[in-house]
Amino acid sequence: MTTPPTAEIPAQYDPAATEREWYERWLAADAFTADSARSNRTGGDRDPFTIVMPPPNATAVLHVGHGLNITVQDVITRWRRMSGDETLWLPGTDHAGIATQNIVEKQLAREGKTRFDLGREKFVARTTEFVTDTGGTILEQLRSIGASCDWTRTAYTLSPELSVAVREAFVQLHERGLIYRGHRVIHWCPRCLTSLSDEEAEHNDEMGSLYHIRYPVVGEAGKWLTVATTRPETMLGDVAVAVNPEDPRYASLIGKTVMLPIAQIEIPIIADEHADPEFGTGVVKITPAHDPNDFEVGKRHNLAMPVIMTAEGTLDNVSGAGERVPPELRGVDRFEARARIVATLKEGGELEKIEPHRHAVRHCYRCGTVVEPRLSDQWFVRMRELAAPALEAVRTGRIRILPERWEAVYINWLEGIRDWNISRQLWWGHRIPVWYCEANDCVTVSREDISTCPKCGGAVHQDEDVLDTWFSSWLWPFSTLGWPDKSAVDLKAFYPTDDLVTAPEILFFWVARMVMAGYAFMGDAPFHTIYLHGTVRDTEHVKMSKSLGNGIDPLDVVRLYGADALRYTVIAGMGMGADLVLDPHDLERSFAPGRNFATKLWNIGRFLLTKVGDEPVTSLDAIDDSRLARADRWILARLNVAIAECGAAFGPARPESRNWQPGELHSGMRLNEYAETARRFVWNEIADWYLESVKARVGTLGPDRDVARAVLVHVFDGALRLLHPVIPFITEALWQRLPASHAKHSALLCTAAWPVASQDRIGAEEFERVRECVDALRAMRAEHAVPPGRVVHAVLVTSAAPDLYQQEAALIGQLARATLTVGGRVDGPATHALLPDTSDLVLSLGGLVDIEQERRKLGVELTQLEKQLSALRGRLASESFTARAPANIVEAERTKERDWTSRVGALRVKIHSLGAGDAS
RNA sequence: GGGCGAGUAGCUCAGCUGGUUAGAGCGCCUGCCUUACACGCAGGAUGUCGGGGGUUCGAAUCCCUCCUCGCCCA
Repeated sequence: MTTPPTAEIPAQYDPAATEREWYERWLAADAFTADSARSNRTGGDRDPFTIVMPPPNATAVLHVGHGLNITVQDVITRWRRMSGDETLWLPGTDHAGIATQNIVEKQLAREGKTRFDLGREKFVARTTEFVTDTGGTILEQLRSIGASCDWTRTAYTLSPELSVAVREAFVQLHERGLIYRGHRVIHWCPRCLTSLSDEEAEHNDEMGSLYHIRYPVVGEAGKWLTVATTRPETMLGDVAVAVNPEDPRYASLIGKTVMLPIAQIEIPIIADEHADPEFGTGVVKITPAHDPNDFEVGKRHNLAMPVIMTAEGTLDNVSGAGERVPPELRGVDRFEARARIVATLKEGGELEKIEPHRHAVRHCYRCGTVVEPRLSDQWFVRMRELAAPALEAVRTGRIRILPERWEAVYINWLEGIRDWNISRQLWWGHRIPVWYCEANDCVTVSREDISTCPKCGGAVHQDEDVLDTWFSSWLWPFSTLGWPDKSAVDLKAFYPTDDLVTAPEILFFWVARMVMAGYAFMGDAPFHTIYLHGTVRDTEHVKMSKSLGNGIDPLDVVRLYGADALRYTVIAGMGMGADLVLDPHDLERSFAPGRNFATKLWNIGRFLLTKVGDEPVTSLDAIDDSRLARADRWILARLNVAIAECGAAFGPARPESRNWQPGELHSGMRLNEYAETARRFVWNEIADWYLESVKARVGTLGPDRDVARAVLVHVFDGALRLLHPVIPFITEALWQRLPASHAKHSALLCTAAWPVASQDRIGAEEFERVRECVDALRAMRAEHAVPPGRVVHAVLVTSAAPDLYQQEAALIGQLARATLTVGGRVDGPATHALLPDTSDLVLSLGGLVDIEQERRKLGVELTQLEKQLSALRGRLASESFTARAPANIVEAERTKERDWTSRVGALRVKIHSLGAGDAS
């Protein structure tokens, strides 16, 4: 590859052109394509590292939440790729049953049609067409933020391959007795016209009312039982009232009957634990078809289960209800019916009171409609048995969850797990592979479509329902790798995967279920690390969403500031598990950290590469240590520190042995710390100090220039490698311009090796003396308002390291705009600073010094130091401290005391030298 | 009602298993267009670490309690 002359580096970084160019070149080089043959599980010599992307909805468009999720995965993926793993980041989309069906139904509604007008087949065809048209959009968008996915393996939950997996999973579970058809009360969305799982029916606390209704006791005139209910509209489905068997208030009434108002039906008073004596009046109405708890009571007492509400949520005598719903209430919406029934009761004197009552109301997670409990037939997965290994996995450290606190939530949920309703009364999705024989009630569960009953040969029809979308996505970590074909090479090479990166909201919906499926179908955990990142919120801390209009379009950010700026900002701004707060009304400020750093990096590169020039550069290895300047030793040591700290922030990529051990369980995945460390190294160490210190050396021809050039290239190469995972585009563009003779061992930075720390050079910390001296001089200049252009003269009185300061005097002077003399004395007005090594820095300032002010300043410093020193001495004098504190702590305190004592002495001498005064 | 978590600089957050004078970014103040960068450079200010109590030689860090705010599950 030819190196473009450094003269051609544009002064202004152009993200759009650079990002497009390099993404295309990465793709052209197949840099993101994993090779299963290289995995050490299939005879290769590399550790595989796999992340399966949480599949966004096929119809989704990128929002900032995806941006965050994708960036996290990409940073980890690029880090592992550079670290030498055979890296697979597998992308894909989810067909999203309810969400997608809703969108197409809305389109139809605009045309004045419903899905029933089209019929199932045409509706599915139309939805398929819609998804085919729009389904690639979000994946396309991911490329513009730099996602290094293996696009050759892109998956889709409704593809033919994954459909086979879904069917296989259903049939296997059925064969193992873990799938059954149940008749019970489930959550029903009257708007989506489908049942929902417990997880899909979200509850929110709402202000409601507790209605106290009198049910007259039959045969005892003037006597009644008062039941308290939040949902009076369901009373027409009541088949009993229950009291607690231990409740003395009602013991004598058990076995008698009450008259159900409005319906005018006699129903029994029964005793059941379900009635809570503490709640309301202690009497509870029993409506088995419209309340899950009442359903259980109904089963225990063998009660009838009349259904008095339609699928659409209107009252009617649907089944077993006789004439319970009077004509005037038939077809009336449930909330309207509530109002009418309450009014009727009031008129009839049967309404005792209405109390305000705060309670949780369940809503459909897709459309927000209040969910209706409804008695129906659904397919369920028996979960307890599946949950056991999933619990064990986290308890034993086979799987870790970060941040740690989510472990408790995960365990809590699995311990109380309930069976999973997987039937959805939709048309869009995997149709349930169950056939019913019309003649003989045979039920056949089959991997293949059938047209006649295998048992009796009769005609069959397939179950009308489809499966919950999550029933396909829980197979994602292995269905995407070829399961159920157990000989699939990808499955062998990449399963189990490594990290799962997602938001906590879908811990139950998806993550926990994937763990269960992993054990159920593959016999092993699907991944060893679950990383749950925060949520993107606006400045009011409201979750960003398109519907609320407070979202940020990541593509806007990319257009304005570049993908690198977007990526760096979200990674640097997000602590472990913490939310990311951005201001949708001020993108410039929100993304300033990334944008500023991206620009700075570009300028550092431009300047550094220009200084280095195009001539061949000697490899650092070929340069004898003795030729290195103090600044060289220092920056090389700082590079080692940066490498070590970045490595520690990323943490181990996988557990040392099969299970995570206590020492490593919660380490790593601190992406913000990684980003901050890399930024500090590049900006505060390379740019602020090393580049400044090296300017003169690279400007002067001679052997030292080559040493400086070698070090410059070496540390910048290391810096670019460290930064590449979070800032892939700029780093690649700059890295490509490093001198051609430099040993890169890779054509692309994105596949170049992650840096390894070298042996620290002797005297690496000596440059700190230079920095301390320069800092002190700059501070003194600022304090005395010395004009920036003016060169000052300074004298350093030192016994600590006279040779060092002598040798570095020119550099110090250059960095602080001063001339520095080591040794000697200063007459006339001067200002002093005491360096950490107690060297006395004296700045001669002529008329600029206010002696009084100088004395005051030093006096304040002395007073503060004396206060701290006396506290320190008190501690050291105390027997309880020296005896009980660990020896190393005591020793450290003693050293500190010596340092501070000499510093106090030096300050006193200085103040004294400034003449008499009251500044002690 | 049960469980979990958070409260540290104006804002967003680091500070894990107790041990220097509590940090970063953004913002703010002062001075600089010092020929890589004003999206920058140099300097600077700002915290009774939510309140109270306790354990300890020593607490932002451990314990108790209260207050405020989130999240999850009934």
